[in-house]
Amino acid sequence: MATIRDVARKADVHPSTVSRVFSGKASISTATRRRVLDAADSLGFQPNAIAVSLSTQKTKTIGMVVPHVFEGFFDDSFFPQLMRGMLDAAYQHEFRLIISGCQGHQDEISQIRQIMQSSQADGIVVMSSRLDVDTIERLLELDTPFVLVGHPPKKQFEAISWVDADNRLATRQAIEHLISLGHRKIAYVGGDPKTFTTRERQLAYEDVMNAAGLKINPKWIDYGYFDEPGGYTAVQRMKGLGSENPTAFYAANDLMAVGILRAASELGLRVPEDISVMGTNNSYLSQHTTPPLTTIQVPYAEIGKKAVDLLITQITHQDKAPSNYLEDCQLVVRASTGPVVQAHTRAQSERAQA
Amino acid sequence: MATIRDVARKADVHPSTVSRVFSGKASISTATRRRVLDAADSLGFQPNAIAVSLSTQKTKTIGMVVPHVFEGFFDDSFFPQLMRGMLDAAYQHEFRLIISGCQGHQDEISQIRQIMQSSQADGIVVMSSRLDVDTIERLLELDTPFVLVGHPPKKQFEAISWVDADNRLATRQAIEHLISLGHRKIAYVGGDPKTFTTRERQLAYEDVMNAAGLKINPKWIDYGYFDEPGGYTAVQRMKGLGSENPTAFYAANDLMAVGILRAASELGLRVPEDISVMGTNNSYLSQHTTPPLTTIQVPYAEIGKKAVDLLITQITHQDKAPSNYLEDCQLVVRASTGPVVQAHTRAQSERAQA
DNA sequence: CTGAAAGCGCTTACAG
DNA sequence: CTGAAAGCGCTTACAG
Repeated sequence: MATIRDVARKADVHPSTVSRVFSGKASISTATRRRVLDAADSLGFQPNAIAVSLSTQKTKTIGMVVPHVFEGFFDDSFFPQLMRGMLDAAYQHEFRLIISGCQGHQDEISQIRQIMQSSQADGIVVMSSRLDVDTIERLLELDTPFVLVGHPPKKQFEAISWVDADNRLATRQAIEHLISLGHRKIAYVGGDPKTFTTRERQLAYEDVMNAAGLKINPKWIDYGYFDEPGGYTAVQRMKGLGSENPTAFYAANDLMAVGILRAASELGLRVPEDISVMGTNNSYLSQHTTPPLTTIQVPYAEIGKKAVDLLITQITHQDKAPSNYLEDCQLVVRASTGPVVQAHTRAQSERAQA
Repeated sequence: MATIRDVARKADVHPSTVSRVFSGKASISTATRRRVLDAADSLGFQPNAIAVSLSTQKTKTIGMVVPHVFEGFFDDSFFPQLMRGMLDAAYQHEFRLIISGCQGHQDEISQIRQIMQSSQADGIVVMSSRLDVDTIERLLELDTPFVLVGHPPKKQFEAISWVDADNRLATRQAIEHLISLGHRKIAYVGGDPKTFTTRERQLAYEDVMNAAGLKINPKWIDYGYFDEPGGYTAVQRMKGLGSENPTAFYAANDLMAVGILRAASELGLRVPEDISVMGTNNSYLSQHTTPPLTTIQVPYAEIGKKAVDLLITQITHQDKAPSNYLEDCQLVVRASTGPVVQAHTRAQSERAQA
């Protein structure tokens, strides 16, 4: 590989001149520039990014740590869509992404430390599902730029940068949609109850129910940990409430909604005639279930893009104040939700069918 | 950030001794090692990876270029599963992945060049969908280690390393499954006819049909370019063949199979009673279509893992001969395929239903 | 506009 | 086992 010195020799200038031509931020006579560029061209010269990084203390690289041991992580649309947005933003700023695997939460922090302290990236996008107080404090200790994908757990951390979906608004839209269809007994199936997202959505659910003057049976609240069996089990646990049986289920992601559909089908409940089911994410999958899922479109690609944009401005203008973004979500109505059928009407129609 | 010099001062040794302690490949007295390690610990020292790379000419990083502008690329399970396998292998060897976006095929080559010539990676995994002669030649010109995900187009390139699914075997399994169910008129819906994969699968399709003594109507062969509308359109184009209408469709990915299901439903054809439909990939989606898709499991995670394993041994032992791997695929039988129904039987059953 | 020199933070052959 | 020095390929303040 040709170096700056080879080019200098060929163009008959000092190496520092070659450097100036390539760094772009110095005035060089047109004639010299031409000579240097020609020499570089004929040698196939390209500045060694590693040497530039060592010298400038900048890598033009964003770090990220991915829990490669969780297979389910790669089934959901979250990861690929986030990557798409991150790659898009990085590309526009001529940055690249450096990615490490990790075996779990402890290791995640340790990989982040390794990447940052060994100066392999100028900053890091953290998408841990466990953005707890402890995690944030360790990140702050590193004293390096980072942006969170998700919500920090406490008010006092509002001074750090993060990008999240507007979960409250999303859940609000979902529950209001169900209420507008006449549902009164609505179940909430969250993810991991320890995550901020799950708690926040639950609060929104309770708010909307209260605002509509609807009582919540505590049995209508359950957690499915974001996977298909979790949704399935939640329905199992809620059956047998008699007249308190929910007529609609809202799930915090599409996989759990798919589990709910399966459980409903096993119980002989028709969707949406007997119960309505909603998911969240508008994953590709949700278009192709039976029936297709009403869901909430969560703009993960935009979130990834904004996180990287934010991080890069933070890196390039160190004075930049941290900012927070809540991305709007959108209701996507498909066939899995419908008007509530009154108990006696339902009984009648069943008789008619028989 | 503490440097090797800070540690040396604190431990009262020469910087080169600190370096030796951390590089691990030199004999150091236990006492000295302790002193150095303690000093490093108290300073929070971690070797600067960039400086190490510049000095050793090794980055412990694998490059990869992703076409971030193709949205559909992120809907399929190919990318996330490949990433999972690559991260897994890289993690085990203590390597990281450096990823750049690209806007299309031309740009892909140019990004690969940039990463390699600027010494940001020790080697690269190339997963271009267009592994044509020209592309391969340009890669060879770079004179840097690479491994292909997919098949090189010509025999003369067998001397380079690649990992691919055994597409011939996969298609063979699919078509034989359909034949074993009694189908005789089987349609083949490939991806992009310019890709090697598509041509190879088509050959396998023709082989199996010939071996079974079945004639192929040229109208049964079409290309859906790997997306849902492509599958849908293929069915549209094949209708109206009268007694030559296919009774089974094999599609080269699940998305196209979903398009076929939609077209079938619109034409009032029941699956699998009237026609059988098969996909490829065993994507998460394929479990949840109506009916669930019979498909071929393609081990993308294993392919990604093997590609990185191969690349890393190539990087670490330069003498290593290039190798090729064909990964086995597996038939996954679900409800979208069934025994062929004879025309007169079908007519009878229709009459019976009316 | 251009050159000469010091420095970024490591590694490693050479001595001892 | 340890030190002193040169080098990896750049950048950039300092002169002129």
